[in-house]
Amino acid sequence: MPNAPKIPPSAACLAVTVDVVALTVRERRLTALLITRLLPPFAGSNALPGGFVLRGETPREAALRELAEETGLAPPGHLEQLGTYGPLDRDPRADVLSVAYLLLAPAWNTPAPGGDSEAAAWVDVRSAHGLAFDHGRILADGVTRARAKLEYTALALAFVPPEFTMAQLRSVYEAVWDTTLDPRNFSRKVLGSSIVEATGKTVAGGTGRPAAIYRARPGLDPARAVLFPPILRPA
Amino acid sequence: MPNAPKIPPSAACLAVTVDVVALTVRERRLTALLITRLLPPFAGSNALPGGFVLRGETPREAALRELAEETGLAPPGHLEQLGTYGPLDRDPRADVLSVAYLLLAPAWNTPAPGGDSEAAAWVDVRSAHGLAFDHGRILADGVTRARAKLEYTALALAFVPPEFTMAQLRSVYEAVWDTTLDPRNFSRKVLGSSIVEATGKTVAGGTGRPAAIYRARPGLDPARAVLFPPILRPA
DNA sequence: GGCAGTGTGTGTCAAATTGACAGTAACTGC
DNA sequence: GCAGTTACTGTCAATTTGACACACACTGCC
Repeated sequence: MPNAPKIPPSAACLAVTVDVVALTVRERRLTALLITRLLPPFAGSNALPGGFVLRGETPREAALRELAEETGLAPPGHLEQLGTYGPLDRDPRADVLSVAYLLLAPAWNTPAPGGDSEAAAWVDVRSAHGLAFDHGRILADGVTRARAKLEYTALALAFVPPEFTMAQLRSVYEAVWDTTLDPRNFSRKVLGSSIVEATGKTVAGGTGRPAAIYRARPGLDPARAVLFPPILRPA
Repeated sequence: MPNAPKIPPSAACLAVTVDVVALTVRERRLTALLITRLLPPFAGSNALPGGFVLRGETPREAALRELAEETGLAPPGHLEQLGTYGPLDRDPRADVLSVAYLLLAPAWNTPAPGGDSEAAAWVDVRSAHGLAFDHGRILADGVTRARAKLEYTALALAFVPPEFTMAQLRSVYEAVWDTTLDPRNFSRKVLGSSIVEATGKTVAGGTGRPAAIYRARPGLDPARAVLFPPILRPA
């Protein structure tokens, strides 16, 4: 211990958890990764993946570790902090502070079903009810954040694989905003904002004319790239 | 203690602080409230107001309490969470998790100078350097957040008193974005977005034609009201 | 092979919005 | 009265938006 001043004795000493709102677009629906709790409290309820922050660990590291534990994979996509909740009246065991994270990722392998750990599954955000703790509110906050960020950043790119078609990118907006967009105007807008570039390739095998394949501009960080002018949701 | 499961023993137990980025527009400059630390660590350095979260307290309550202690006033304006920092490598005393808050408020009474507590003063954000801990980064994050939120929400209203002139509201945008805006186009845009209404009163005594006085639309929450179409910063 | 079906890439066009600025109104101070 | 200053009104071209018509390129089915 250092020589100088210590932490004041009236300061709280809190257990800290992380909770992750992991969002993906699957089959044109915005879905969240939920686990079913095996242990109390809230055994049997659905909940956000997450767990306690261990000693010597940052909340971000804990979020990545818990995601890897519960899905068996290092998660792809974009991870950002969503907010901090608690510590009062949210966990019956004790006062627990929870740092929530938001993961936006391309549809990735369905989490290993069952096993001896807690089962994780993708659930349409519109049918996610009755979550444990205050996870319903956290999930709602995450969805709200994602909806807003699509407008003025290039974060939609975090939802698609490195190479994608205009229709894939458009389906991200349509799923997250739960709306429909005109394909031709959408294309004009995206191509005009210089966040993507054509690869020259086209998809084969689908119905209709083969779609051109695009990729994000090299060196572009989807989280920081500002979309100007923004793509605004219809009123 | 309840009967069922406890917190796992490997979980960290962390001291939690709050730090507040309090922003105000004073004399057409965006300024932040900073204190000068009297005690180590970082004695003599400038820092954000804040302190430890006490037992039985939420971080938000702690932020309001610390602001009241350090300025002698219940702060006006809008308080929102900014993010959570740490707990590693930021406080030499121990691992400390810090929840940062962002306060956007009308220019309010200069904090009581000196006294026996730590002196607080408003400092132009552009000349705030060498802050204690990681407060420089937190302040920068707060300013970035404020800049972005002015575009698509009515949060500029949090910076002005309940009744204000168009020039006052415009000076908020100009100070936060560090730019100049055309008064006539600004007026057209704000009046067209139905977030303010005329009081019918005008200011007296100034130079030039008296300005009309406006107020926020009744029942409008500046933090939630979406500005549509947004007021975008000039490129 | 021809033809419907489907989704993709052009282009067009009116309506709305933006950015820039002329001109007028209303006050203060001399 | 007049200059100086700031606030409000209106105009106008350039840009952007939202909504389509239409041509293109493939699949699947006769």
